[in-house]
Amino acid sequence: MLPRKIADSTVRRLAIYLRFLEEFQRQGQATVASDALAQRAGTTSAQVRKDLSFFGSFGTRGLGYDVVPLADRLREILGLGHRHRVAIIGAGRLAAALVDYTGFSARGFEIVAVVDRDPARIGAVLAGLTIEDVADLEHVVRRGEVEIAILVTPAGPAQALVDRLVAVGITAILNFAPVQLQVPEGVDVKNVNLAVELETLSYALSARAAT
Amino acid sequence: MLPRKIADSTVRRLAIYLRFLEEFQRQGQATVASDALAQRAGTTSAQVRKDLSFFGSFGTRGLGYDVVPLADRLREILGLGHRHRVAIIGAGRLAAALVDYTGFSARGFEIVAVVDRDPARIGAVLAGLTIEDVADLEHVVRRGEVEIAILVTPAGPAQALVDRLVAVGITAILNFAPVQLQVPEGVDVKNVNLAVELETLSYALSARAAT
DNA sequence: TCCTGTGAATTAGTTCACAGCG
DNA sequence: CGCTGTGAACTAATTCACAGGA
Repeated sequence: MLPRKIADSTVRRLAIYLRFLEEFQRQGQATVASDALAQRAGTTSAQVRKDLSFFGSFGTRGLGYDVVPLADRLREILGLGHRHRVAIIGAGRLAAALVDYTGFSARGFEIVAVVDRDPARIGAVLAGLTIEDVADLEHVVRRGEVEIAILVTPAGPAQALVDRLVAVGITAILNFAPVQLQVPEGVDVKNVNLAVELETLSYALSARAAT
Repeated sequence: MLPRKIADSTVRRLAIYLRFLEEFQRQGQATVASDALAQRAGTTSAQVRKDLSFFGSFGTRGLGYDVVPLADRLREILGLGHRHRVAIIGAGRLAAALVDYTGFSARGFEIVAVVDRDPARIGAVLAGLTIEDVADLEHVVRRGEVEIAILVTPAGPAQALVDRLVAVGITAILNFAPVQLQVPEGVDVKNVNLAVELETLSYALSARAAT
């Protein structure tokens, strides 16, 4: 069904294409050419066609792609056919932003639990969810049938928390802590580091200034 | 001074190396081998040496790198020698999280202004900053001598805001809006899309399940 | 004609492997 | 020795270019 090994960059682009396909759909467009999709997504038409070709051929020569079936197929490829249950580990400001980020629920990610270590936070309510004690992490994950964990803690406790998450069966982690997490084969980690993003912009600024 | 064209992936790793060099420094380590740095950063020693080699040779054969001078040099390369003044466009939850994210100020990024369109938010105080009217964007940028803008608005108004930012001289933008921004030559945009990150995890989950 | 699908060519990025210096 | 610095080899990713179907 799914081909051997797909590059991360390809998967990211598929998610982006899907977003614009849904926009085309809302606008009542029935078909779209690789070129139109490429312009929206900031890439080239050849790239779009190549990305899609890894999964089959969905287009009509001379015409383009049917918007609705292609969007359906991309959702299937990306595993968005069912809602994913997500837990947030750490209940700081970033967690608060994530909990009520509408972009997640709109795309099928449902946040079912938030845990923290700080007794001052435990018991408080965040967007309808009561913050629970991280001591009960295993129970919370099992009860919530959580598939994906979002780690928004300081660097210090991150690895120990990941070890517990892995032990209780989590295989997908979005990590905001600035550490390289060690996980066994079969567990996926995506790192997001906002300071690093700003530092690459800082580099770009000074590289330009030096020219 | 700076070499021709450095890959984005290399710049990101330099920022990560710097983080661990600072940790080594705090621990009183005087020197560090490429191998130790590589382990922390989740890469290989050859990659570390290659990344550094683009900018010169800083190491001592048989010994490794002197922690403090290498950290200094990386800060210089990354343009972190002076503090960068940052404005946040959009004052939602994510903006609130960013404003008091200590990781930014710790690395020399100072948030000097927050603007929003919503009259209900304008005038409110966020981590010591009064939220200003986006109508005054140009004035705010000039007054604050802002170098970097962080865009945390919905997709709709994003492009128009970027046009105004570019017109008033901004050349570095961190974009959280799910659109591909059009900017002229000489302006850098880094996109962060949290939904896309989760979707790549969703893909990984279903790709594994299909095996 | 228009636009897809895809091998081939190209370019970019990573890893290897070893000479050379402390 | 131990570990850096770096050309060369390799692998991955992107772009080209065109045959072929609607």
